[in-house]
Amino acid sequence: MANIKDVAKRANVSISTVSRVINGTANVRPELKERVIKAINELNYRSNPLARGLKGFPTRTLGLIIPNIENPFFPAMVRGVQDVANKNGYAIFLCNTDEDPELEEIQYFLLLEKKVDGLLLVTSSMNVSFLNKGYHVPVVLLDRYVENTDLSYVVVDHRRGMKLALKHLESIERKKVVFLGSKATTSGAKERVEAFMEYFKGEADIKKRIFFGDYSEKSGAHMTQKLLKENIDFDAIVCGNDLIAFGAIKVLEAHGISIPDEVSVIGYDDILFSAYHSPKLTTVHQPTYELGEIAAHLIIDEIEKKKSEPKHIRLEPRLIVRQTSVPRRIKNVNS
Amino acid sequence: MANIKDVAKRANVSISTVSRVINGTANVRPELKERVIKAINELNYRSNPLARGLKGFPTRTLGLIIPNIENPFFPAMVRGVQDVANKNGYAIFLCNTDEDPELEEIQYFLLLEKKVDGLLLVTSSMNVSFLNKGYHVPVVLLDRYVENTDLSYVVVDHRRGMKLALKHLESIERKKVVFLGSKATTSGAKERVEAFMEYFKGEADIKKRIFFGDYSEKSGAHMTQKLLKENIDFDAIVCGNDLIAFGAIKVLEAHGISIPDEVSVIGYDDILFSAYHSPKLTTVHQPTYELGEIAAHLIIDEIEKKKSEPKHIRLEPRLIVRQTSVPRRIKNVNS
DNA sequence: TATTGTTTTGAAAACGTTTTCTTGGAGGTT
DNA sequence: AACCTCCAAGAAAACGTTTTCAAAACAATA
Repeated sequence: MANIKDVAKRANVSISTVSRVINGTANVRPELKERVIKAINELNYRSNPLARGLKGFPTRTLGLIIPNIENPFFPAMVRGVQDVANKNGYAIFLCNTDEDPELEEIQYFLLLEKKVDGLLLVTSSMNVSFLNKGYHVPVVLLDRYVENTDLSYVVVDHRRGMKLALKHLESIERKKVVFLGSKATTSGAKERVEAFMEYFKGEADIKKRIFFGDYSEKSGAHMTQKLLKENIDFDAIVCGNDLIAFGAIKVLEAHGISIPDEVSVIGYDDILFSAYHSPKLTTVHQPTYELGEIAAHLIIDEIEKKKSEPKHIRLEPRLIVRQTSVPRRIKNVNS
Repeated sequence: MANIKDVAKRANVSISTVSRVINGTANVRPELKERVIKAINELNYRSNPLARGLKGFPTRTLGLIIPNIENPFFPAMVRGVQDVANKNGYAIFLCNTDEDPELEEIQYFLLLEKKVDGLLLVTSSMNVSFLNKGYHVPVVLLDRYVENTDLSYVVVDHRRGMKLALKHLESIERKKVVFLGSKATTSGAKERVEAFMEYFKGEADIKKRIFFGDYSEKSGAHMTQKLLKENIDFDAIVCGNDLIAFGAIKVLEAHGISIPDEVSVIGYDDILFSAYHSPKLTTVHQPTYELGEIAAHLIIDEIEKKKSEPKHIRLEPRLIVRQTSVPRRIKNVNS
């Protein structure tokens, strides 16, 4: 690969001159300029960004770490990030952690090594202390926050989201609700469980009506099987996300349990496919795209304006009622 | 940020010694070694990968360029890539092009600049000549190939996939088939259209029964509206992918056209949600995960063994019959 | 003890840039 | 003609590493 020296030699100028032409950082005689440009083209020269980066130049790239690319919630969010990033001349590099905090830390350092100008993190752990090791780079948390941080973040108010779902169930007279969620290892999951428990505070068997898995339809199916085996009396399921709901509905139907007549099901996220699902899924809508947009704005501001007071933004979810939740009509399954 | 010099000073050794300790490239007296390690920890030192990269070291990272992260087909493929990459100690950086060849080129150079060891490319153009500009790095094409290339690629035989779908339609006596696909700007799209035209070679109005959009459910809906407006006589739709099918079904249903009784619909890809869709979608299954796996193996081999003869791998699709395709029962829509 | 061989260490070159510093010359002013 | 100013261009330093090379310390052998 040709380097700047080769170009200089071919154009019969010094490397400084070549550099100046490339970066337009100073005047150079038109004649020389032309010679340099010609040489660059002939040699197919591209400046080595590592050498350049060594000098501490910004790279106009952003890192984005997400837990699971296979959950459509995240691609929708990525879209929001990417749209404003591109509009501002930033490219983004996406990393996937599989909800593994260890992998998360590795990806973080990897992105750091690639000299991204800033980093957006959907964390899978509640402890992001690794952010203080290594080089310093602006970081904004996305979708999930951690306690006592001076990082900016933008999240959704999941206590409110859960309450919306439960109130709706109450309004259609579903009283025996179970929760199928993910282990409370993130702020979002924690908020949802806590809001659920808060809502049914008085009831004795509440803990038995909570199941933990992960955010996949596989896990949803698995939890539902467990639920059915345990002979619990229920007439509604509220899920930690839509994929869990998909899995739950599949198993319920396989057992001949009719939805929504016997059991109402409510999802969470409102991914695109929830509206196409059979039956169409009642769910708590999150402003996913907006989440990404705002986060991208925050990080870019922080990079360019060097703003330092952290901003904490909390967006509002809303309930979307579709086919999987209706008033009770017949007796519930196990009574 | 501390650099190697700081560490050397604090440990009271030369920078060479520090480097040797870090990389384990030579013996150093245990006592010194300990001092160095202590200094590193105290200063929270991490070696600057740019400076290191300048020396031409491998980074054990792979770039993966995909057209559209919002189409679940790609995340499923990414999973395949990532699983074998991680198993081999490689991390991957994902870039999204929105099917824009220009953006694709930009992302390519960006990844090059980040010094990835190799690159997996799902190209959106049929001309990847930009790969010859700039630094040389091993590249493997994925899901879509280009003509006359000495690059390795792994793709699916879409002529066969399309034929599978059309034969099935023939077997259930659907004779008036329309095709809703994407502009033939990629090998995959091209193969599908061509196979469709080949199949109905004799028929005069064949060109009128082909519609072009992009690979989204929005576009599927749009094409279907156009189709309905044009008063074309049809009893089956075969789609370029599942998302298009989703959009088509939505519009069909909105017009009171019953699926599959009046119109059979066949998708392509078999994304996860096709099995959950209402109604469950008949579709051509692609070995998506495998696609990613194989491509990852190819690129890693190329990087590590420096193999040079390009490999061209073509996987077989298969038909999955679900609810959206059944034998004809009633008269078709517009006759 | 002198000689050789081996191991550990430091100095310095190299990677490919950008940038500061210096120089040489052109142009203008007295 | 002498001086100053200004500008273009090259030389060299700097960025943070790795690595080659040379020196030094030590052990082993004769």
